[in-house]
Amino acid sequence: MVKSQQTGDQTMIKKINTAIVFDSVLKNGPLSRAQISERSGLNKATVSSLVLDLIDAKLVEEIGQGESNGGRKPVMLLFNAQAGYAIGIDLGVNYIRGVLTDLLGHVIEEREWSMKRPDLTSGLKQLTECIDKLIALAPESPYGIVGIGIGVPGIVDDKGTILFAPNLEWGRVDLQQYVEDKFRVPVTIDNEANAGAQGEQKYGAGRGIAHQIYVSVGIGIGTGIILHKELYKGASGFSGELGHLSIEYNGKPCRCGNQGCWELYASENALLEQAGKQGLPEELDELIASAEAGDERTLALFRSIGSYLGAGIANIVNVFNPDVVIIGNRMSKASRWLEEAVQEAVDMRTLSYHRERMRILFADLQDRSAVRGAAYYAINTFLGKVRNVG
Amino acid sequence: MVKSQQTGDQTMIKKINTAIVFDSVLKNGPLSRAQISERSGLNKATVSSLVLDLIDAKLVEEIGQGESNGGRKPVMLLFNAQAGYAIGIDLGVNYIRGVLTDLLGHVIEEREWSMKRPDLTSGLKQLTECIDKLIALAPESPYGIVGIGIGVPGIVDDKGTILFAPNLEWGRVDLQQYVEDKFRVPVTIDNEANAGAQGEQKYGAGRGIAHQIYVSVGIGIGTGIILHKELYKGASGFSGELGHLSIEYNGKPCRCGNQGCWELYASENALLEQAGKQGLPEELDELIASAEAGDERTLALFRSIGSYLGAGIANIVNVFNPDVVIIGNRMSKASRWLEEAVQEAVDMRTLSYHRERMRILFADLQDRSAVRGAAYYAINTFLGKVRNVG
DNA sequence: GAACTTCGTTTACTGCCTAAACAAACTGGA
DNA sequence: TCCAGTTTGTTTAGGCAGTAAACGAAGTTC
Repeated sequence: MVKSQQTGDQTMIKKINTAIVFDSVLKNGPLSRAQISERSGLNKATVSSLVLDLIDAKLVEEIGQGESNGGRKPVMLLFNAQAGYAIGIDLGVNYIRGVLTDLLGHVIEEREWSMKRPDLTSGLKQLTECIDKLIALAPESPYGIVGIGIGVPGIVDDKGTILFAPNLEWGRVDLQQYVEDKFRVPVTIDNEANAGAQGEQKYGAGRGIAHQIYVSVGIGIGTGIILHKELYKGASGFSGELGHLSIEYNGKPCRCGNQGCWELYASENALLEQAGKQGLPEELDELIASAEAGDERTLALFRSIGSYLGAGIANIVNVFNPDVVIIGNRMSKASRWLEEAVQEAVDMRTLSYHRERMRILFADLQDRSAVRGAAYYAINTFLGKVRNVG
Repeated sequence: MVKSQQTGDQTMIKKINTAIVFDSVLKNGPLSRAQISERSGLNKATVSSLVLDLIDAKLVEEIGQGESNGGRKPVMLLFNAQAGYAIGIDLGVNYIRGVLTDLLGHVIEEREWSMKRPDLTSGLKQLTECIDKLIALAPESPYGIVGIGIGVPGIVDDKGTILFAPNLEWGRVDLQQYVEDKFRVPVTIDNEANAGAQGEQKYGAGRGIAHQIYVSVGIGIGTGIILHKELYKGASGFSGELGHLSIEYNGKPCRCGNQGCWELYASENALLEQAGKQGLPEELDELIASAEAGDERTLALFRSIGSYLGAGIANIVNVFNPDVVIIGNRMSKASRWLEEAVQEAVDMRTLSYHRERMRILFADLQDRSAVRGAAYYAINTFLGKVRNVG
């Protein structure tokens, strides 16, 4: 019979304590064995022994002596961020962006390609070519490429299969399996908004914040929900369809079946559609230029979209009571002209209890939230495994 | 320096394994030591030793021999549900309902009192009197009254302070501290909807289901969100104000500051208000009687409210992608006339991916969801402590 | 340069789990 | 009725991880 649960034994203790030591070094920079012992409560002897294992595994390095505190100089330990490299991909509708990062998520190389023919076969071909190019750029290292993370514009299930990608016009694709077969490393596939949420959580505006909602405002509206510092996925593995939260009971019909969906009023598409009706340019960059020039009609349009954006965000705030809401993706470029209207709508529409703590931010990483988040998936998978082997 | 985290040592192993053994017995009814060993993967010797501790602590009992499987007869072990008793209170606007339960949550005694003068001082006085009466009903037991759980109609922070209880017209009350000082046992205070969600999760329609949303439809609409089998509370400890999710961008103004709040269209209040406008009786029970008699106008009114209820639920489904949505509290009495319209609205307004798994249910425990849930808080606090002392 | 600190390792020991042996209790077939 | 085979639960010997305390090495301070 298979063990029905994880029981406590010596191996488990060692894993737990190894993880504690490892995470200390990872998060709190150069530390001596003595400092780790004091911080963690573990005995000095224990720390020494575990550190030895981590050094053997090339995950931690001695980087020389530190300052003395009135006695023998400590030997400082640092996480070896170059023990391996991760690849992050943001698969857009008409572009592929890729990064090569070290194990701390620092970008080593970044590339962007335009997507020539976005049909399935040539799309996949181009994707693997791009990954090949990034792999070729990786320096020599003990663990090599530790994994690949990919953010895609569509709904992905928990096995890494794209179920539905309306703007790519791809059908059901088991992308994780496909890429794993090609490259023989762990692959994580997730929705672009979830990847973006992770990116901002780890490297951007959401660092250190427990409850964060990332709103990706592009062609549609996608969302990544982080609760207790972890990505929340619903029962079937794909929640966060907040773009289809209805804000008008008898509103415009949406292709999803609902009426009055938020993304029909507050996305880039909605903006451009309104612009068209009013005889304004139907291009985001041109509208931004026009706003910059002070055109009153453009400014009013941005304010109106901002109000709708704020109305949806207010709903999100009343539901999740998050610490921050981060607005990302293409629309974050127009933050200057949206900010005020968004804030005003949120202030008006949320309960005062929520408002006190909550802040609205725009993405720190701009259009790189998703690639960075995708790379983080790969790093996290690797480090999770390491912690359980250590 | 205080230990910054839980490190792994022998004590921890023992706690973990004791919890495994204890939970096995708790959840899987009478079990022999041999069966526990096989299920858990723990060695027979280990199980024997841990069971001894649990028997010494009066938490587990030997209930005699079981059926032989061709060898020595096993000694069956059972959780001692009478090792202590818990008290659950549902503090309503004009009533106090209380239960005394054993440690499995079985109701031993149940009482209901009408709330005579709901001002703060006499309200608290009556509350303590009611608790006193329930305590007097508890049989002799090793642990006595292990705790008190109270569900209240208002917003409660994580320290058990009522911040805002509009219908009680109480101000800020540190209820947890007050009751703990009186009775010297652990006290848990939570919102009525959260308590109801817990009640249905443990003893009602949501048993064994990971992601459950409980919608308490009464004077207003409150919600309790259970994700991964645990109550989700947002950043500040009070989320779930889904009653104030807006479903109309330019809808009726709400006292919360927002416009078009769901509870303005789908609560009992909304029902009665509409009934009044149409010259129908302004009492839920009378409307139900009228619906039972087949009155077409009443049926249409229920259908209309059901549609609004469904529209809000559809939003919830698109956001959380839960396994079930449970409609509880007073409006669940009218389930027969709401059900169809709710289901229809949800079917129309949700993404097909979500719809496949998701079911809409009405509360199993009817108006007892909250008391039962409140009692569960007390039980859970006690068992949590037990598991860590083992 | 002597006394005091601090760092990290070595040594002796404790506690918990495990495998294996074992005694007790039961079944079933000859 | 008796004995071989099974199952249960305890006892015994051993391994492994963490701890405390002692210790040597390396610094600092006056």
